[in-house]
Amino acid sequence: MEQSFYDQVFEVVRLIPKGRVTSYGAIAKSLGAGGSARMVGYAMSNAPLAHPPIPAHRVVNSAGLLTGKFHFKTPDLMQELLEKEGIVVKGDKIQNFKKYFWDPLIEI
DNA sequence: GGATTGACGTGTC
DNA sequence: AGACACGCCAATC
Repeated sequence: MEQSFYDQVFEVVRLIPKGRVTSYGAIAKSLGAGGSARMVGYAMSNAPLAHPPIPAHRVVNSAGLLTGKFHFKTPDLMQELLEKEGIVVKGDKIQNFKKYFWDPLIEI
């Protein structure tokens, strides 16, 4: 089976603890992809196609902005899920992003 | 197999 | 502070 970056990305995203978030770049780095942060986001396009559900709402860009919220079923869903996990989101942006940040490089 | 595409990142104007 | 530009790199057309 060709485990493309997509599968690797999915795997990492699924490892994100509840109430935590991470950035595309961090995931890419943990995969050894380095600057291919775009690939991570690109992979997430296939997230809804993945068999196990992927908590894509826990993945945001380096600024803590919910850039991919429009790719969800509904744009508000992402923020709702995050707030439900205790994360404060204001203006499509995560507050105390640094505090909620989960680094796969460290945790894995 | 070249061109296009992206849920990004960092830097510059 | 906000807008714009370029770079990265793999998958898809």
